[in-house]
Formats: sequence, C-alpha cells, structure tokens
Amino acid sequence: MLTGVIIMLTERQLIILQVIIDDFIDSARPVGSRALSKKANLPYSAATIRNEMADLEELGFLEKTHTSSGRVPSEKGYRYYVDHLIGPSTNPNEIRILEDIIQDGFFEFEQIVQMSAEVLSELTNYTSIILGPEMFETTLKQIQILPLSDHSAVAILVTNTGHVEHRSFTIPEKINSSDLEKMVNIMNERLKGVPIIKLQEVLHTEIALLMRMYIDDFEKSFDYLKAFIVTDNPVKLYIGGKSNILMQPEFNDVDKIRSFFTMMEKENELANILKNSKNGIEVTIGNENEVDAIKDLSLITASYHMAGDHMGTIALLGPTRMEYKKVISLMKGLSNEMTDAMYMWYRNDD
Amino acid sequence: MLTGVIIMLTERQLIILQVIIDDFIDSARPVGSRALSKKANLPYSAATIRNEMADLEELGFLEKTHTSSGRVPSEKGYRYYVDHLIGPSTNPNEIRILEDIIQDGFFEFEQIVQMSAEVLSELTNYTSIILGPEMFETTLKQIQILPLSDHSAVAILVTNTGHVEHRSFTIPEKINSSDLEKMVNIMNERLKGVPIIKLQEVLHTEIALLMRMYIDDFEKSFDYLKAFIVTDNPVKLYIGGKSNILMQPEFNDVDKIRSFFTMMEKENELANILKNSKNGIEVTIGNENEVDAIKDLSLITASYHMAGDHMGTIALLGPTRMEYKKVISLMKGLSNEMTDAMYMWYRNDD
DNA sequence: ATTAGCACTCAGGAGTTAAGAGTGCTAACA
DNA sequence: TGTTAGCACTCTTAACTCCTGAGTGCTAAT
Repeated sequence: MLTGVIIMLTERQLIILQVIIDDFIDSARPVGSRALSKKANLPYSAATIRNEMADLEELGFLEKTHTSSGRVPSEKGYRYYVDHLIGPSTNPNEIRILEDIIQDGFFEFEQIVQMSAEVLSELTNYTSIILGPEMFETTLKQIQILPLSDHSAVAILVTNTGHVEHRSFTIPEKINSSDLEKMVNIMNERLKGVPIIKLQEVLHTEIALLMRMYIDDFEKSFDYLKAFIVTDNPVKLYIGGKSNILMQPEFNDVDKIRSFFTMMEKENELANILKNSKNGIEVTIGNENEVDAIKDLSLITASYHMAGDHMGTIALLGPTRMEYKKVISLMKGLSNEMTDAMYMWYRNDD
Repeated sequence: MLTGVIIMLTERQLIILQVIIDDFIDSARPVGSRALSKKANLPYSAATIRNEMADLEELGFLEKTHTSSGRVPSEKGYRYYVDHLIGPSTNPNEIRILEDIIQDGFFEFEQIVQMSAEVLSELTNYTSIILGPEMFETTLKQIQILPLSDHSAVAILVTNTGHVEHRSFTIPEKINSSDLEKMVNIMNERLKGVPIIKLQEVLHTEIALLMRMYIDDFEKSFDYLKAFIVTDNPVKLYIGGKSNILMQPEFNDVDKIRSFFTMMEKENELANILKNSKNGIEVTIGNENEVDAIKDLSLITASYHMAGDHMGTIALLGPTRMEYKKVISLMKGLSNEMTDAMYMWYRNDD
C-alpha cells in the first residue's frame, strides 16, 4: 500500500487529520472547522483550521459530502490513519472473557471459534467472520458405527482435535451388518492417524483393495461410507452478529440492509475473500477490497497460526467509518488467543 | 375464536371479501372499487362494489388506511378469510423436496428439522421457526470417552434417535484415567435405555452409590461428567430465513427491521410462544397474539406428533398480509412429513 | 502566519400546489 | 328494489419553492 511519493504533513496537519477522523468515527457526522476549533487540543481559530482542512483535502485525505459541508475522511485518509496515526495496540481487557473460556479447555476448538465470533461482534457491533482451522494437521482418531435399530445406524468420526462428525443413515437391505463391522475395523486399523485431507486418497489406494478381498458385496457398502467420510467442505465459516451491524448509522437504508444480507448469504465468496488474506493483521478499506460486494465496507483480517503455519482467519466487516484502533487491538489479542488455543489442542498428537 | 353472533354475509359479499383479501395479499396495496369491478369474476359496477365494501367495512372486515383510500382487510377480515374462505388444502408439490430428504433416511432427525426450517422459509419468504422434538421418548444409547492426548479427551453421547452430543475436556491431573474408564463402563451398563430426561435422576439415585464403591477420588470425576451428561436445554429452536422476511414490503422501514431482529434474538420468548400452541394447525393474526413483540405479525403453527403425543412445533412468522392459503397447506404437508420422519426414527427402539 | 469578517453554497425541513386514486351520495335506470 | 352513472369531495404523494443553519473560501487586517 506504499505510494511512490512520501507525503509530508506538518505536525499540525497530522493532529488535525487525526482529530477529524476520530471525531467522525465517533459521531458519523461530517466535522466542521468551528466545532474543531473548540476542542481543547486544537488552539487554533476556525479559519486556520479551515485552511489546513483545505490542504488536507487537496492532498486527498479528506472529502466533502457537498460543497458546504464539513469534512469526512476519504479512504486514503483512513489508510493514512491506520498506517500512521494509531499508536501501538495494547492487549485489551475485553479479551479476557475469551481467555478464560479457552483456558478452561472445556470446549472443542470449533466451539471456541464460534464463541469468539460472537463475542467479537458483540464487543464491536460489527459483523465477525471466522474461517475455521484448515485441517492440514488434523488426523483421524476413530471411526465408529453404532446400530440404532435393524435398519438404521449412526456413524461417528472423531479427529485428534476433538472434532466430532456424525451422520445417521439407514442400512440398505443388501448390506450385511457383519460386513459393515468388518469394514469399520479395517478402516480404523488403516486410517487412524491419517490426515483428514488425505483420507479420500488413502481410502482409494490402500483400503479399497483390502476390503474387496474380505467383504462380499463390497461396492455398495463402500460407496455408502465414503460419502460420509469424505466430508463436505473442509473449512467452515462462522459468522457472528449479522444483525449487530444494523446498529451502525450507515445502515439506515433498507436497500443497503437487503444487499448486505444477501451478500452475507454467499458464504463461498466470503470464504474466498478470507482465504486470500495474508498473515498478520490486514486492513482493507472500501475500494481496496477486490470484491465488489464489500467495496463500501472495511474488512479487517487477522490470522491464527500453528507452528508458523497459517491455520485460519478472523475477520471483521463494518463500515469504512470503523473504530480501527479498538478493532485492531481486539483482533490482535484474539488472534493470539486463538493461536494459543490451537496449541493447546494440537500439542500432544499421538 | 367464535363470536357470539353469527354474521351472515350475502354470497356476493363473500366473493367480494375474498377477492379483496386475495388481491391485497398479492399486491400489498389497498384495493379500490374500480380495479375490482374490472375483474372477470366480478360482473358488478364500481358503484355496487363500493356499496358492498361500505357494508363490509361496517361489519368490521375491511378498513381504510385513510378516508379516500382503497380498502384493506382488517384482522377480523383475515380471521374470517382463514376460517371460511380458503378451501381445503391440497398437499403441495413443493413439499416433495423434503419428502425425498426424509425418505432417504440419510440424515439425523435434527438435520431434517434444520433443513425443513430452511426450505419452509425459502418457499414462503417468511421466517420459519421450528421447535425441536421434546425428548420424552429419547433414550440413551451409548456414552463413550475417547482420550485425545495425555490431558484431553472427548466425550460422546449417542441417543436411540441418532442424536450425537459431544464435548471436549481436559482431564484434571487428579483423575486417574483408568477410573474414568471404569466410570464410563458403569454408566453404559446402567444408563443404557434410560430416557434422556430421567438421566439426572438415575445418575443420582443408582449410579452415584455404585461408583463410590468402585472408584477412588470419585467426587471430582463425577461432577465432571455430570455437567456433560445433564445436557443444556432439552428443546432446541431452529430458525430459518431470518433475512428472507426483508423481501416483504411491510419491512420497508429500518426501525421495523431492527425491532424484528432484536425480537428474533430472544429465543426463550419465541420458544414459549411455540410451546403454548395447541395441536393441529393454528393461525394467530396480529393482536390475537398474546406477546406484544409480534402483535403486528401473523403466526402459523403446526405440530408434529408421535403416537398422538405432541412432540414439536413448526411455525411461520410473517406479516398479517400473509399467503394464508399457500402457507397453511405447506405447513399441513410439512407437519405430516415430520410426523412420518419421527416415526421412522422412533419405531425400533431396543 | 493567523484570524476576523463576509459573501456564498447547499442540505433539509416546512409550506404549497397539482394530479390521481378512491370514496360517498344522489339520482336515474331496469 | 337492486344496480349503475355521475359528480363533488377527500386525502396521499410527488414536485416545487422558500427559508434557515451550518459550513466553506476568500480577502483584508492583525
């Protein structure tokens, strides 16, 4: 996001820019020179401030909504604000709530992610989106099939991270229940410890052959289980506080609300946006976003890690007029917590 | 909902009332006499229709939004419409989608409920709420504890209906892992087949004693597992298409949208409304609702059964201007499907 | 370099007007 | 006696005008 030319702003311009943005973030109303001149930390007259504002506008940091309105930060202004005007973030207290939950160790990682999404949205009134951990490191712990009745059973699959996937199914007449058992035994023997993402591969190369030898009418049963084991989408999306964003004054228009909600329903698209995010905290403001649907919003992403590898992404979606300072420190804190939580679950594989 | 006096309407009044309501449901705009007189099935002049409309208004079935507007059905009008003017419902084709899913038997009942909620909302553009099956008949099938590492494990609980509940936890230092195993064994032996809702009771009376005999440092471990087994809320609420309702023209106002969403967040309240619903299809229009929050909406509930017992409730929430005919037949169909689905899962207990 | 002063601009609310849709009533009609 | 045509009347809605207040840009004085 570096421009070729380094723009020099005077000390006073910096302060004024900062105050304007802070004020606008807080009030959502264009800020005028008169109001600014009254602020304690700005001992200049309205006229002086007007001049500075005109300069800042010329430089592209500010905009007017119409000729005689107060100034509003431009996207470039926000960008400068985020890059240079917000101090180092301090780990905020709010995060403690999550810290406790995570330390408890009582919840599965997935639940922690879900809660984090909700808490994050609750704290900010923006919409949070969390991309669940990718399953590179996740391995199969156990497959189990439990008959419920003559004709139905439930299959349960557990990973080393404590993730449980289950599905009920009816047992087709043709399938012999002892065959099923044999099959599950073979699978458990051979698939234990295999990474989830390689499951399908191993299933085809190693297991299929083996089974064909031992089991009558193998094909049918195999297809059946395969559908279950080769689980749907490996990465899950958790969305928190879709309706919290209605609190934001920029959503004062029914059409905006509608289009926001329709956008949030396209989970694939969202997932793609997040997948492309880089490591660390990343702030994307308005048109910096490549996806049209959020070109008038800001997106903040932070990733959490495992042994340096990118594992998942936390994101917060809100109006460009976002409380960047607060949000960034929150996200940093949360990303640390998540990384810790990852560690707790993944450290002792067997 | 019977009024003491039986109101007699002429044949023509009936037709006019019906056409007006149909038209308004369709267009969401007050309907005037001129437009009506042009309809093929109304061979009367605008003036005649005006007279009839005036009568219908006097009787309380119609209202005007202002002195010179067309007529709009009153709540009483809708009530009459629902009670007398919509013919017997035919099982609609749309339901087939669900039928297939259910017959497949591939999904757990809970998933079916979830999908039903979504499909129902999709088909109607209203918001669907489904109260999951109460667990009177549900019994415990198996408890399993699977160690993930030295310090963590996942507990899995399966019911006879194929419902799977799971929770990860860290194993406290003090607890001996073989003790855990013993405990689980005892539980499986004694709790298998016990109805979920009686789990806590049996746990205290029978099991506690037994365990104290066999296991060292029993108290700690026991508390731990109990928290898991005595599961949270026994009845779950599934909401589908919260944002579908934004398609309705009556939600053209940001405040209405906000208050709708805040209402939808109070799940307890919703659950209570649904719990009180009687058997069969029930339509509650506007102020007939006892809960303030939905006094300007209509709620349609239908219940599904098991051996005659009420098991759960399907509901649809939308504007009073609702497509009652379509919705009612959909709900009847769905409630039948759900009843069938219940039967499929519950028939072969062991 | 800063500031006071003043003319100018524009959004938004209040008031006005005109068009259109619909009604109620009366009188004519079958 | 039930139905219809006609007409005056009402009320909403959108467009237009007017006015005020907030805010600006520029110039001249400090």
